[in-house]
Amino acid sequence: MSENYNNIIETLDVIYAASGGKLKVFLTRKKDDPYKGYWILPSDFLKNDETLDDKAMEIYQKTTSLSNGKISQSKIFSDLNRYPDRRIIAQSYFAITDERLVTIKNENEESAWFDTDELPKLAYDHEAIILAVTKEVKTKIINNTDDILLDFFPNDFTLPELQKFYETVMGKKMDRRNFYKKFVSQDLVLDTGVKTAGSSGRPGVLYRFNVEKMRGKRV
Amino acid sequence: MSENYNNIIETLDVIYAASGGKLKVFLTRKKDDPYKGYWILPSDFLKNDETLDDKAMEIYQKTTSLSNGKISQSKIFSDLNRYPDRRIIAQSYFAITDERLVTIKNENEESAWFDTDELPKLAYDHEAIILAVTKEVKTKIINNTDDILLDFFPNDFTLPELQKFYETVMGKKMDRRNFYKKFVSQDLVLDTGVKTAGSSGRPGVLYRFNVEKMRGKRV
DNA sequence: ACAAAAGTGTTAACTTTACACCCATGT
DNA sequence: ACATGGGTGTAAAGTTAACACTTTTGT
Repeated sequence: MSENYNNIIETLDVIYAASGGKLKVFLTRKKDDPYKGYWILPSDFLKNDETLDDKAMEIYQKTTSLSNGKISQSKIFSDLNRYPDRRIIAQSYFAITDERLVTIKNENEESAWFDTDELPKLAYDHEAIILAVTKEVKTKIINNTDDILLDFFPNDFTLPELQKFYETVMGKKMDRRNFYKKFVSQDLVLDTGVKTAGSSGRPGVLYRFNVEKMRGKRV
Repeated sequence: MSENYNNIIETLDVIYAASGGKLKVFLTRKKDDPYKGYWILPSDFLKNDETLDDKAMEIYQKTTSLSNGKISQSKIFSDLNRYPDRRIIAQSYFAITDERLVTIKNENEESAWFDTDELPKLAYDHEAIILAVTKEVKTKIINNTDDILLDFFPNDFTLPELQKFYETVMGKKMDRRNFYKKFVSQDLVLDTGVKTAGSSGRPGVLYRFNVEKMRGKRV
């Protein structure tokens, strides 16, 4: 096959977390030109003896220092002018984790979580990539496709926190009493008995998802 | 960049139609070895100056002889042993059309619609590809993501036909009266006044989707 | 007449929506 | 005491679920 058919592919990971009711994404800061100081998604080029899924998992593990996690394919970007020299195809993946599990190591590189509604200056077309992947992830959240809510909230949370997250994702306010009723009366959440403390105002009750009831549940 | 980073990519189209309450897929028969006589998805290799979306649309138009249509990215397949010689990455797309609009031309190649529940012998990993893409499409149907139902039923249909389609996709039977009520009482469908004829049994009423009401509607 | 497929109504359970005041903590 | 944020009830409307018989056509 002629060399016209040789394509360069990079794999990109968009790593999400639900934190403080926000949908956040993990980015690192580019250390050298071009786009020095701009933020980028963790990525790597694909060799022709590697699978994309393996590569995406490798990037995820390297970025988060977590050994386990689920990654899912998202969109592919093949515009001819993504990069200046020659076309490089980007295959995006998304992963979901708990912000508290990721230790940010500032040795060689700077990295941080950003609210998806307040992204910093991003290199290349990474902003467009994040927007596209985020749109897809939001659709999955709204339909709870693949039980994605359990990935976002594997541990304890307060109902106000969950509600803020929903409001962020759906882009609209909801009534607190109705929100509580929906989750509590349908037994979708379990009361852990623990209360939050430290912040101003009345403490909240910590819940956790009732995995049995949530699995396959369209919320 | 070393030649280890040269990847071959093929674009595959999984073309769907809702017909007689079934979810069908369009396949062509392979004319030469290997896998002579087996069925395959329409596909083509990607040159490094072509975008995947353009290539997928080109395949769609060539296959269906339709000039317009919507194609959507689905999964990517990058297993190292998809093909015997070297790894070829497959990017799948799906398209939805009306079976009646596609004229099957039997000049050079044989092609046909197949029920996704009764697939013929397929070449390479095309069966696995169809299964994976179909799973994704079914999830979209159940949630009406991207108003996919309007793509499947752009024209008239009977409620029994729509119900059979749902039953196929969800894998369970539904109550006819409740099904009617859901669509009629919520004004999701409009009575065209026309009745079907020709088949045995009582004629059905032809409906069409109320596009305004269906847009964004989670059914 | 019979077979095949489509049409139709009612009730109970459940879910959603709309709406406003009180409670527990930190300062 | 007051500011902050969390917790809670009720009634009406809408949706879903469970249930069987009748109607229209073709043969």
